[in-house]
Amino acid sequence: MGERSLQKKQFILEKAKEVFVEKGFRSVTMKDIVEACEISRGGLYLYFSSTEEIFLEVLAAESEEADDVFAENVGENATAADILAVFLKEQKKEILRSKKTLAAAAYEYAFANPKDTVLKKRFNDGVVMLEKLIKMGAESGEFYDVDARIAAKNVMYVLEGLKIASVTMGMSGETIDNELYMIMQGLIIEEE
Amino acid sequence: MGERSLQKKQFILEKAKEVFVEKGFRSVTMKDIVEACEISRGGLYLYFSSTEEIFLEVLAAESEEADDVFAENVGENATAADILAVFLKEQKKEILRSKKTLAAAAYEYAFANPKDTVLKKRFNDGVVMLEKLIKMGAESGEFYDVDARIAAKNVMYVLEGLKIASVTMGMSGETIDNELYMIMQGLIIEEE
Amino acid sequence: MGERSLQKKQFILEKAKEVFVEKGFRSVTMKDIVEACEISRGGLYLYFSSTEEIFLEVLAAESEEADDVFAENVGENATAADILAVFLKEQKKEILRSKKTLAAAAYEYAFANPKDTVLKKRFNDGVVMLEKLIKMGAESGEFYDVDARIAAKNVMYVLEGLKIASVTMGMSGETIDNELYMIMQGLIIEEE
Amino acid sequence: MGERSLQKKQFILEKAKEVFVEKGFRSVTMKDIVEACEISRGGLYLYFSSTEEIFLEVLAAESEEADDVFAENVGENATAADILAVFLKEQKKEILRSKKTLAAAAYEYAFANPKDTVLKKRFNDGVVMLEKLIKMGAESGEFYDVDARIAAKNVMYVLEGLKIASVTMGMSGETIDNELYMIMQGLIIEEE
DNA sequence: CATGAATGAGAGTTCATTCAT
DNA sequence: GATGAATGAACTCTCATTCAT
Repeated sequence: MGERSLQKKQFILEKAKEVFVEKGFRSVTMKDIVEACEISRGGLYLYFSSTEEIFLEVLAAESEEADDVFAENVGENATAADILAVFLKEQKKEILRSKKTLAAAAYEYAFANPKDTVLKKRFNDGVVMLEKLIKMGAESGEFYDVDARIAAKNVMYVLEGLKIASVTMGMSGETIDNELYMIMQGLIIEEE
Repeated sequence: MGERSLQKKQFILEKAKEVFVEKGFRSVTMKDIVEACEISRGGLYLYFSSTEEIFLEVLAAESEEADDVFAENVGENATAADILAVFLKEQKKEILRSKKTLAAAAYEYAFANPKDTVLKKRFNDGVVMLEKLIKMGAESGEFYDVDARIAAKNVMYVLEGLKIASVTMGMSGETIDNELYMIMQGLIIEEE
Repeated sequence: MGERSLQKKQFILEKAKEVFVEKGFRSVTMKDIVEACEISRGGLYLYFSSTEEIFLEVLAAESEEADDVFAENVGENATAADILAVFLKEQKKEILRSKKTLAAAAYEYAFANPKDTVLKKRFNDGVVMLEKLIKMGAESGEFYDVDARIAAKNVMYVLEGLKIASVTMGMSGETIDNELYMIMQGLIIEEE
Repeated sequence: MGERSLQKKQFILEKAKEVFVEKGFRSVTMKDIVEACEISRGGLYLYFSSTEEIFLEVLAAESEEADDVFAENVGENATAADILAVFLKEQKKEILRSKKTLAAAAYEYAFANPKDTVLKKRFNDGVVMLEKLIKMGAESGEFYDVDARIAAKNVMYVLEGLKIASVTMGMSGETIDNELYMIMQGLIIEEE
């Protein structure tokens, strides 16, 4: 595929993402995507051969973006507490945006493809990152000296709980703040 | 419908539950259920007119069962800590069984029916119950004196996180134990 | 079938007639009639085995009634002009009632059963009757001396036209009056 | 849809017309039309989405044709009597062809769709045309000086009567001639 | 006689996927 | 590369008809 078709592929992925955000994963048909892109049925098949294939690429593109955003917001001399704050703030944003997010589609995809490890990988990446952070914080005296792995997992589970709850039953900013405050309270040593 | 058909309705619900456990919610067709029950196409329509209708009845039956089990396991003179332990133990069981559970189907149903409040109701019921329990424990001096509502919600979010994580990426008993231990540690005052 | 079942048969025919009036012929199902009668599916089959069979009996009962009404309204010493007036008045009534009548259903039946001669018989009965009447009138000097058969047919065709027009596009009493007046004008010799 | 599909649409309409002529309106299924056209089930849905939609297009095409035929047969210097003769001749042809005509289907359609005014429009168009014609004839001294509207309606009702009678019970050319003769006799002043 | 649960054929409709242009 | 008409499989749903009770 030449450069021109790479553009088209990007275009399809963008439009497809809108469809997945709108309709989730399972109920999206090739027809939906064809219509969203205003291309021909056969045309779509030149680039992708199933909604699953498209979805996975959409998801991958999404992950990259998220990493970029995170990197942007972490300054050079950031402390562990700063980084944690940035991380949680990003999470809060995403949770609040859940109606405009791939979250529901991603869960649906995971249900339909129990063997696939995309979500697991994301989760583990989060755990690893937080584990490092917590160790960092402990060393610098900012955080309590807890089992970093277990604490990291706990944070991730709470976040998962908030995400799924947000998608399935909605959620207020205040509720999220309460939960994130509890997380920080459990990690950061408060100054007197 | 006479007695005979009530039995058949139960039978259909049982078989349908197996199908929902196996395939989730969205991908289940009336045909799937017809085949699982080994009845005729038209026969199923005598009892139910959509997979959604069937699913909601399966879910309702499920809830009743869960309540019964909980009631059975709470003795007369149980302390707040005892009841919390029973509750968390039941939750652990359910999380571990998640592959044989309606959890995934229920989430899929919620995605497909954002207006429906079945999951929300379940969640709120849990919050209310835990809130009472935490107040009880605080009064009896067993639990820390925290904001009961916020604490109850926190427990529920962690549990939601564990459930969805279990469904989408599997989970070991040990991991659950760690999380439940953290929950209990955050509530119960340890004796020295 | 004993007396009791004869009553039931009558009951079914009455209810079925309502259904045919309401829905025409083709779209009426055995289920519709079962529901209108509030009897069991199998029960209906004890008396009739198809909507067609039921419809034909409904139609036959209808014809008898119409004859009775006509006989009632024709006095002993009636002149030809009197009888014609009574006949046309009855026709007008029926045309105006067309929305509450079997007319549409009868036409639908005729379309679906081109071999059946029910409608033809009715038409011919009308022709024969009118023919006699016109001859009577001619002999008594009330009517013009025309070809009685042709004149009778003409009257019947106009009436058919009014009926079908009434069913398919509605019709005012005035319009009917105009037509009936033209019929009478064409037959009855006006006194100066 | 490009040019190629326009041809196919025409083809479907032609075949569908045969089906409607053969089976009427209500009993025609999408499957019937699919089979008559020898195309795939889904293929038909690319062009039409219900038998009703198809039928209405068939009917519309039919009307255009009829208008064309009428225009062709009316010469430049035609008198009112000439035009009336052409009109009645066309009507006779159509009535005689009734077994190969959409008439029955059109009536069935009208029964099934009481709100629809297709038949009414056709009837009114006829009335308007005849009204003009009768006025023309009266002015030129060819026709009697009657109430043109009432006379026009009368002609149309007789024609309706002939049509429905032809469809439901068959009709000979002679019978039609008698009726048409009576119509002409009622309008045209005979030379002595 | 009467019931109504059960069956299965058949109509409607939608899409993934292909293929001639 | 790109198109979009065409196909056919799969689902949904409704009834006529039967039959055990």
